[in-house]
Amino acid sequence: MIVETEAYLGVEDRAAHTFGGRRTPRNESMYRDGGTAYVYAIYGLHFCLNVVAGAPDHPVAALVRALRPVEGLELMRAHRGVQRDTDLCSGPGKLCAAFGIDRALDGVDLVAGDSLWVETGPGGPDVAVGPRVGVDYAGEWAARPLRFAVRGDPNVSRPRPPGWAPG
DNA sequence: TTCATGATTGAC
DNA sequence: TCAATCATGAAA
Repeated sequence: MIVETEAYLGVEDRAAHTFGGRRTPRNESMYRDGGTAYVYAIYGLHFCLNVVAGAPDHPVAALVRALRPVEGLELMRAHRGVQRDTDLCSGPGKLCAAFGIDRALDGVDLVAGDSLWVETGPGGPDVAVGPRVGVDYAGEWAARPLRFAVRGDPNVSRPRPPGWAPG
């Protein structure tokens, strides 16, 4: 269950890979239709998964930052090498490792349900909003409230956004 | 072909 | 707080 996301807003967003209209082999899937997966490698060590959310040639996407593991916990533990449930998918790189997601899944249709897909869930209004993580270089865009996390969920990555703690 | 850097993580 | 580690993209 997706419990944390960040929005990356097209060509104007200085923190986005598509800033300024850049179109490269890496970010090509960002320019595809909504429902497409955008998977990229980062820091030479990890992968991050995005759900493309715009119309074709309008490159906006949601970075999936954390999940609450529901099924396949044993396989996730094997992939991650950790035991605690909240260490399995509590970060964008972690959840890709847990699921075995890499660039081979870049561009797949997340609606069709072939290999990797997203299903609708309960959702709800109990969401904390805050600035995105690791984008300090993005000027005023670094402060924009584009990070969304389920309040009180222990799988939300650190640092927790303001208002995450219930109460 | 070279060089700088990052939508991170984990250890100290 | 800091190093690991390399795909990616821009410059040369």
